Amino acid sequence: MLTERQELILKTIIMDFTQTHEPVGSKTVMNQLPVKVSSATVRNEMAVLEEKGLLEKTHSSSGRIPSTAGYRYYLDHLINPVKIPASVYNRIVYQLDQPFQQVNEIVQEAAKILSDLTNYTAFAAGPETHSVKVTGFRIVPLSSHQVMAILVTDDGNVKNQIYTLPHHTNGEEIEKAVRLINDQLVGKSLSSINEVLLKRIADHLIARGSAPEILDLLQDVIKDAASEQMYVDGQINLLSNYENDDLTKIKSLYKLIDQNDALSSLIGFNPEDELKNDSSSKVQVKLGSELPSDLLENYSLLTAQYSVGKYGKGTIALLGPTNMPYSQMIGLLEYFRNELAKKLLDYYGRFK
Amino acid sequence: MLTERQELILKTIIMDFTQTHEPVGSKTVMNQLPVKVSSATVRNEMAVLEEKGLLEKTHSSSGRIPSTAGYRYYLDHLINPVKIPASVYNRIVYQLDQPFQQVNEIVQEAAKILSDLTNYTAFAAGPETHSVKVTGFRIVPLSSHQVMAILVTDDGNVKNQIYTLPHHTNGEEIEKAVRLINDQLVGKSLSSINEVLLKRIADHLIARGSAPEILDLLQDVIKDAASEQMYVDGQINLLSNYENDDLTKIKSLYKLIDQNDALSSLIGFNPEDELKNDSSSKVQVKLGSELPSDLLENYSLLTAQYSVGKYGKGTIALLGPTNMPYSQMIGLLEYFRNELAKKLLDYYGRFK
DNA sequence: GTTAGCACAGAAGAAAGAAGAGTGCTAATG
DNA sequence: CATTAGCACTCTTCTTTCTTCTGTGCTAAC
Repeated sequence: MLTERQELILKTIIMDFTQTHEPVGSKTVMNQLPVKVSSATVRNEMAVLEEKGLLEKTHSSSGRIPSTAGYRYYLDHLINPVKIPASVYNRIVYQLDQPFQQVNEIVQEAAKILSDLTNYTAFAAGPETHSVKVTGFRIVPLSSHQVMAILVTDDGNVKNQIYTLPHHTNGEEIEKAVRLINDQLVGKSLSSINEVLLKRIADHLIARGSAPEILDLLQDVIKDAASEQMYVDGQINLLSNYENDDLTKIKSLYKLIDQNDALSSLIGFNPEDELKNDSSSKVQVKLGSELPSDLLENYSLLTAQYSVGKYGKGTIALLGPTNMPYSQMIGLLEYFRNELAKKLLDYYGRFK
Repeated sequence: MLTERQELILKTIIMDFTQTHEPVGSKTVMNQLPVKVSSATVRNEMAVLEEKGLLEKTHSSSGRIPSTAGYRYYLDHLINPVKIPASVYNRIVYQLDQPFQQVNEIVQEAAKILSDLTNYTAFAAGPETHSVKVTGFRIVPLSSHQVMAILVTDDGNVKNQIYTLPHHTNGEEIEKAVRLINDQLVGKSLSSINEVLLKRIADHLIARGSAPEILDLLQDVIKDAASEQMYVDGQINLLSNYENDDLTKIKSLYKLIDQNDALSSLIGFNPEDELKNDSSSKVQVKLGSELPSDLLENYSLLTAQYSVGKYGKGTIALLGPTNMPYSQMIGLLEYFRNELAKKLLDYYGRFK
């Protein structure tokens, strides 16, 4: 248990350290403290906080820096998000006000905006695709050997892929197959399309003498559409931590971040969190040691969910140094997710 | 004019320096020199070479490093490309042996392979699009408000874009317009599609009461298809020069490199070079000061053209530090461009 | 419980010295 | 006359030492 004054001191130290990135001394704390106490008193309290594992020293006679536990305590009990300044507000609104053609374009832009504003690495994933339904599957012949397979879903997203068919497949045959596939798939949600259903379609196709290769195309685009796409931006900002890390480490981090799957598991919906509280309202913070990879030791990950009504929930995230200014970043994320949700609702509204 | 021995010394210094990145002393040169001379003689010769501006010192009593002019002389007169080792050969062949669906996929992979092999930043542009002809333009309705415009060219590349049409446009109307556009465009080369032709199509469309908005879509995809796409990979490797440059400089470089247009002008076909010699056979090297941006002062750009028979010429390029091991890199590029050309010819062959 | 005062620890920076690599010059040599 | 051995000199780099400064912990007084 901490006394009120101890909490105040911890908070002051964290606020100062996340701004200056220098160990904070008792005198500095004294000056920033709203209560009037001497530096000696502050020193005594700091010793207590260190005893409890919330503060650390870089050497025996240095100022204090927060420990992981210190950050944790701060984040769980003391933080109050800072309201973002008007200039930032304007930039967000301005940058989201573009003629987007697809949901994913908006999500991608969201990651870009976030990383631009924060100078950290930003992530954005679109609303969950669980309930998204297929509105149509097309195969368009492009040339004698090439076709394009297109899958359209009711959230306005479009996935397409180009294929080279081995032997000259009959145009009518393709059309017949596509019609059959549409009969089976339109209106079905992406998550409900499983192997059983695909097998049934395959049987149908074979029964009617259609080319079963088409099923491969179908499977590919469905897989593409169903996989939660995570957009990343601002990888370059990982460099700001270059002093701590060496080049090989930064390169490994880049690779880690470019693997979509590694990330999704990192950021993706954590079922536990989901249950603990109706989380979508809180920005979650994971600190270095709480993250799955050793590479992320000195980093910290903020994730926030945004809710687009019946279109499901999406996630935005920020990866920055452990000593980032949390109150500002959380304030930004809380604000930003609402704007993003608004924009997406607005977008979906056009299809009504 | 340099004597044979001076050339030998210059070459030795450059070979050594591009390996170790340390100034080279007279004793080191002596040991590596095939002729037997004393270090004092080497020192005398080095003084001459410095006099001529081909060598430099980092301080009054250090070993020598090549000057830009020194590199230039080496590249123009002394270099002999090194044959690449079998392991590299195998990696190239292996990585190019994938089921690509489009020319651009191959080109993109080429950039990736090059940067992987060299640990530098690599660029690749596909064969020139000047002579590429339109084989078809499609508009596929996706949903009540969305359409996809597709442009197919006879090199097997496909460009597509999604649009949200403002008011519900009639399906038949679209088909009519598309048919008309195809009548005008199929068989035309991309470079021949100019404003005059587009204006004529617009007039036709209006005359027949078709929606002129479709022209916008058409223009967009044509612009997309006609612009020479340059693929970049290995930007992260710019970091290796981090010691010299500071973070802001690296960030600026990133931005520079991500601008397609800035790059194209950097790397794109230089008409002069084109005339000077039937260049396509030589790897061109541009050294720091010869490059258009101050940011690239300590870098050097190798460009090589590859020829895919009647399908035109493409370009691959490498951006690395000025002190890179040129003979190896040029050897690699010379080899790689042939493999790439082979692969592309192979690909085109499938459409015969 | 709080505070002033003071001795002490460690970092950071400046100054000074030592070692090493490499040069340029001179004088000797075939 | 080109080549070479020899040597003084220059500059970098690495240590070492000294100084300054920030900030702590402890003690004693309020």
